[in-house]
Amino acid sequence: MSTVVDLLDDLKWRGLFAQSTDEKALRESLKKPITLYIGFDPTAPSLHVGNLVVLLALRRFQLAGHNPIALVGGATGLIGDPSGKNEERSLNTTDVVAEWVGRIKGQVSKFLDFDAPKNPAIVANNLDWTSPLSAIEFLRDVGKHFSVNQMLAKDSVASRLEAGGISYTEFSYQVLQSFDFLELYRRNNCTLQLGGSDQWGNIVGGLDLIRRVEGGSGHALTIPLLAKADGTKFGKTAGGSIWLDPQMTSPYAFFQYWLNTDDKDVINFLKVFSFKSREEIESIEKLHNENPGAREAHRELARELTSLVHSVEICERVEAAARALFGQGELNELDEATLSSALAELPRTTVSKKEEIPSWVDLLAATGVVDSKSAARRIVKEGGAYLNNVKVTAEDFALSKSDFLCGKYAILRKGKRDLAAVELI
RNA sequence: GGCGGGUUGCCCGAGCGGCCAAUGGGAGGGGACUGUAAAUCCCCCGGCUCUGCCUUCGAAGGUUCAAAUCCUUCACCCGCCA
Repeated sequence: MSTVVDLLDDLKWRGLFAQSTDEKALRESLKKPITLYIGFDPTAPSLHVGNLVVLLALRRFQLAGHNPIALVGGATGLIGDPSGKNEERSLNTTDVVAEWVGRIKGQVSKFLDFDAPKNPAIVANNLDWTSPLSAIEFLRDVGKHFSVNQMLAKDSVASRLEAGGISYTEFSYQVLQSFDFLELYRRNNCTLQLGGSDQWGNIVGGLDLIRRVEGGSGHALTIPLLAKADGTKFGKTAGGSIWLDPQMTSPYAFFQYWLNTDDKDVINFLKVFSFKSREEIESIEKLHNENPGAREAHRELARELTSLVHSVEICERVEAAARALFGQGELNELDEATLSSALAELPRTTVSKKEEIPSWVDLLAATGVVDSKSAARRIVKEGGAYLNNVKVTAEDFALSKSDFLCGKYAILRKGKRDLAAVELI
């Protein structure tokens, strides 16, 4: 916020610039506020951290004074984008997609400012302009402008033809996305589309359509797919994707995900996800390089994102929980209030005082820290199961009432950092 | 339309009547070392009422004491010829 930084230069520095149409012309057009959009197809009930890369880029544009449109693909989500996919996708029902559209609209809204006096954000749904269109109108008014030769040449299609085929439905996807750009151009004078680098073909298709139909021009800007130092896919863990929805990925797990970032990636991630200035990030980088073990950079990353995606209050809560549970202190020194609020962030199971306490292995499985009882036995045998930070290797171990801290809670741990709670009620 | 090849556990890929829950690699998990990191080394990796039992090798039937392995039909993929 301190000095005025050129938006494109900043994006480049952050590694958020893959490719654009005529960069000089784009740079020139960005001198005045423009309208730009990004599309999100509802392929799941929630966005995940991968989507955050482009969503936050849109936010960067708004902060720089431009007019952002978040497009939720109520129509395109019914079709399926072949980009980056080597297999035909199965279609979701209209009900399901409609519900996902609603949820994603809500999520997207948290990252944009709808009350900005000069450049308020807009959320749009492409179903609004595609559903009134008849098949005949679509083919005559839109389809006529597309050359099948060019469509076939697109990477997304060509690779699929190579890999075994593509349905007419997915083949048509690019036409729909191009039409979206045209409609937003007409309705909102939207002249720039942002997207992941796999969207290049689809975006440029829209520009072609705008030129043919309206004689207008616009720009495309793509963002590299985020790569991790070890080559694995960003945003995935053993348990699956890291979602923005707190029901699907708890804020605690969300915070932990960022905190556990590979040292080699953490500065890069700060650049991509954080709204800190270049100066701030560079000074964090210095700290990090001097003493990576302190994990200051990790903490900054986890804090900023958890606060942004969930809230400052929630972030403070989960951080406090992590501090209590991973701290140097003894667990049985924690007072009940601290313990109870820390454990509230963990996966948990309850045991009635009236019933017999389930076996050690059963409890591990019941909390979900392990997938099955077999897995629980294995973990116990391998010395990876801990009760209140104490390793328990006896398979037939049985908890007694005295194992419950403050008479109420037992903390189960698998490995170094997978925690769960058992509450005695 | 004809002929041939394929479909195996999360992924890739061996197996081609019993010794197969199924070789190997990757991913994943645990331990040691550290920093709730990485690299490295060791171990594990279908489920359960766990010295045994149950369910898995595209789907459904069949042959056999016994099938992932043989036969039949179906579905999908990949080649070659029309």
